[in-house]
Amino acid sequence: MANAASNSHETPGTPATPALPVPPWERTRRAKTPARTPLSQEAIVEAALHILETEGYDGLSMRRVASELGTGAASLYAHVANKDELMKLVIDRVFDSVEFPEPDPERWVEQVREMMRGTRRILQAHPGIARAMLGQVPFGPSGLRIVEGFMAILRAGELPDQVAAWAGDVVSLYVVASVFEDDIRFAPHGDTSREDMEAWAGQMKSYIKSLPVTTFPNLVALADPMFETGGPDGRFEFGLDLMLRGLASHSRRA
Amino acid sequence: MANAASNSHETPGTPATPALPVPPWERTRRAKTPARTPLSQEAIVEAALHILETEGYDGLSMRRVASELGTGAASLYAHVANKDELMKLVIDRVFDSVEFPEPDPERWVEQVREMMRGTRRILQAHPGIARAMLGQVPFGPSGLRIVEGFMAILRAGELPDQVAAWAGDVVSLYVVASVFEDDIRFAPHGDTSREDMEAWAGQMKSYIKSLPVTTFPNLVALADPMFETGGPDGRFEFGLDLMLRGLASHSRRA
DNA sequence: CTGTTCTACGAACACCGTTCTACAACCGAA
DNA sequence: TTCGGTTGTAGAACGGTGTTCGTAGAACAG
Repeated sequence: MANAASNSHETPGTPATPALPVPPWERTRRAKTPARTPLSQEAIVEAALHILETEGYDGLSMRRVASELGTGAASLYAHVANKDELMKLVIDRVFDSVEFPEPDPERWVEQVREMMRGTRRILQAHPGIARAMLGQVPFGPSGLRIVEGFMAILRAGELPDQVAAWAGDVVSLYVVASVFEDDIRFAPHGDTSREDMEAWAGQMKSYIKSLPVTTFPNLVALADPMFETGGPDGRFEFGLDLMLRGLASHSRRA
Repeated sequence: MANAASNSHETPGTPATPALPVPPWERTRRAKTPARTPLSQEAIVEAALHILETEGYDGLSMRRVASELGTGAASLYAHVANKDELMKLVIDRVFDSVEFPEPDPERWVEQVREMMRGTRRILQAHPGIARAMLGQVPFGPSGLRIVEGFMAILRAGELPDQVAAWAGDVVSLYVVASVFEDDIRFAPHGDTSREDMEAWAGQMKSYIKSLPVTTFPNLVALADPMFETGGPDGRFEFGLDLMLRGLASHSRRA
């Protein structure tokens, strides 16, 4: 993941003595422009992704990316139009690692389920990506690859074209929104430790239970299952299952 | 929706002539310290909501709210802890207008559908609210009222408690995310005119169709239904229906 | 060797949320 | 009526943001 800039094209015009130790009288000059990685778009995306992983969505700024690369913010704009475009590139970069299976008509529902689980896991591994992804049509190179794979599975399930087309959009919207919600709910809260989550759920639960029963009978009655997370993935799995049941009812199979 | 500030508690010390027209000789004094609305929390929320409606999510800043009220940003912090709290208040303010029916066990699915449609309409009428709402537990006074009403309907549908509890969360997440996506996709784009939407869909469609058929067979085949909006609400209705079908399959009724 | 062209990047612009601090207006007690 | 004390107001400032401007320098073409 790191160390991706040592080989490949040197700038064509440099004389053939790049490996020599830097002479002492040039030390100061060299030190001024450090590292000598000529600042490519790929390097910028990589740096942005690294910051996103380590410092979260709010930690990512153009200045922060620049400082990671040992330069100033203005320099980035030679390789990237603006922060929005950088985000799109980062998103597509993350999509590289999303995998999907060969469509199997017998198992299409399970295949969709697993694909969505995998997508969720990857989004969770890169906090903040989900936030940037909402409202973006994922039509970068990797995005297209994924949508194609998704559609293949849905069509293997013999869904009508209109259903398959909309389902791709709607189900992935659910996945992204779901991660985003968790993200934003616990990200400012510091680390997303399980304890914090449990504590938060406990607070909410007891608050609901303290409400007047006469005006909020159902709310009070459901306080427990509402914050019974059922493991951290219970709610997500439930919603996914809801959509898959609905989807299955559209299938022309069996 | 407006006109909600005329009655209720005056400041306790004022004399009993508040309804009299302002005498002419006081006009100038009145004009100097403008409007003489002593900057209440309610006024701040109202101003914020107004800005959100007219200038969108990005147009809303503390300074902007303050200038709307003819004051400086610092003054707001006497009535509101920070922007986050202001947002929560605005959200709950919007929730005031969400309506829901008396639960009818025979029609519970349709009731949920209509309630979600109504919620969507209200969120769409206040662009930016959806953006602020994601990741917030809607437990302000109005929020609680709505969740209670929602839960009442779900329980009328004889759903298991765990299902009802999760469904409330998951379905509203879908509604909010759905509005948010439209919002963010077309808000920077200027006005959300139907023409712009159609034009955008047309562009996307022809881009997809221009892809190599051998590597993206399904994508190319589904390009038409993918951007066949089926009216602007087609996709939303489809996703909602997906969840409702899944939900109905959990019901202990019939 | 001389333009010309492209990249780098410090400085600056116009914002943002928030806090500090001085100031004015009110209010109850003397 | 005067005197503290409390409270709401608001200008200035702090430390951030994305982005643009203009200059300095290196690399390439003629």
